[in-house]
Amino acid sequence: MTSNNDKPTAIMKATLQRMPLYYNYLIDRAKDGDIYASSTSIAQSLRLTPIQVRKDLACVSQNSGKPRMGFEIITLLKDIEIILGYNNVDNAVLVGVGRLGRALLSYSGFNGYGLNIVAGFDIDEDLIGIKINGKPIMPIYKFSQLVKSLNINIGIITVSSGAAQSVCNLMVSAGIKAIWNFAPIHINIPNNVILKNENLAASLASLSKELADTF
Amino acid sequence: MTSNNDKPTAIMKATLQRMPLYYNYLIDRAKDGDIYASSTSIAQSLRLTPIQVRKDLACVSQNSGKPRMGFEIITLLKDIEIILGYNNVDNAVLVGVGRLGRALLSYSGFNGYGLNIVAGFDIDEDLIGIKINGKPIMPIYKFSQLVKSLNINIGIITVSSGAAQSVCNLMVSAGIKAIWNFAPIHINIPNNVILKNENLAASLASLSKELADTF
DNA sequence: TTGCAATCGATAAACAAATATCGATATGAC
DNA sequence: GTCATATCGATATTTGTTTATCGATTGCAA
Repeated sequence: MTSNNDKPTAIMKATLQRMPLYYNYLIDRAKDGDIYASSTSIAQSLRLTPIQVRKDLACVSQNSGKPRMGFEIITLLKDIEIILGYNNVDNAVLVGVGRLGRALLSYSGFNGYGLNIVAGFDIDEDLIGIKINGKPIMPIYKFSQLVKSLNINIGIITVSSGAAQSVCNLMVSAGIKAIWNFAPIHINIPNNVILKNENLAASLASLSKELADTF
Repeated sequence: MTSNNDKPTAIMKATLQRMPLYYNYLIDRAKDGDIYASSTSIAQSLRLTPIQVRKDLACVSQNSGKPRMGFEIITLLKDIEIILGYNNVDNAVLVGVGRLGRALLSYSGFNGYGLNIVAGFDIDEDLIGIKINGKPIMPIYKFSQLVKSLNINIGIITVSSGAAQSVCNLMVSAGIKAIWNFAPIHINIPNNVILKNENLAASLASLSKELADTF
């Protein structure tokens, strides 16, 4: 322990996955003007159990909750932001300026998490030179140059499945260290690169399946 | 057990979450012309352990693998499709035809999973009457009518955060039973509705945090 | 034909995560 | 001031998940 009130650095994976749910709920409560939120009320709204919520929040909260009152919302939000890295600042680039690519470039919500997609890249010459949400669309051959000059570590793949692996290879060779991949195919990456697959169709399919299994 | 070789219906949640990874990898291998895939090769490519892979596949595979050879890819893919519900057919509607809404309406990849977004809804009168990827954009006041007439169970929320809860309420009152929510806020739903939150900014933030924690 | 190696499946053990219990604390009602 | 209630945190227990072990099977090389 490097500090008297530091929490262990290793938080349970399942707990970490629930943090965004707590975060959004607490933002909601703060907007309602509430000062405290109890594990009972949080659990009720998020369909969890108070025991679960208390355990999770104990992992991330630097302060104790108050018996009978609950946790101080503002303080807890700050603790969660630290755990989730929302105060870190990071830039990313995106390859594949189709509909999804444009949606992501246009989305201003990333800023609230300290993230900024600075440019998009595409092979379609008709797109080169335009700006989407103030972000320039550049040709693929300038990818490495920009990534290196701005020291960007995160790449987003929004090309079609057939092109995803080669885009990944381009990103890796340019020095990208973390890839957010939307193409629903398996991508090979070297060991020193982090890959997060985001398969929207599989997400919807899992909801459909859950619906089928429930009703 | 209703059948001699049925698997238990309850598959571990973690195993289920890894299924799309196996699925995409096996599709890749099938395209390469491979007949068998061993747990060792799958593990290597997906950064898992052979033990883990064998355990996972044992949960879903109706047939045994062959010692020294591995699992038969085509058969395994079929088993995984059943588990993931990829052969089921379902329709969905979407509310909020902004950039993200349009991206989802345009995406043809849903069809490969038996899913079809049949229409989009928006309050912007300039959008009413146009078609995106062959899907009509309709006014909000027609939402209930269409959902009920087509007996649609799945609704997708792609409106901004300020409007998400009321769109959710509209969906619930129209009889929607499962909601895929992209707005990064807490949404209240009744007990008989399934909610899947998809927070793209939080996803990117988690990748950024993982990158920061790694390097 | 034989032996070795690569893999499988079954089962046990270890670890991670969730739940339960209980004592403590603080607040609010009376 | 007292008591009841609602909640917290610590700790123990249970359940879920992962990993390890080992015997069996199969294919391939010699």
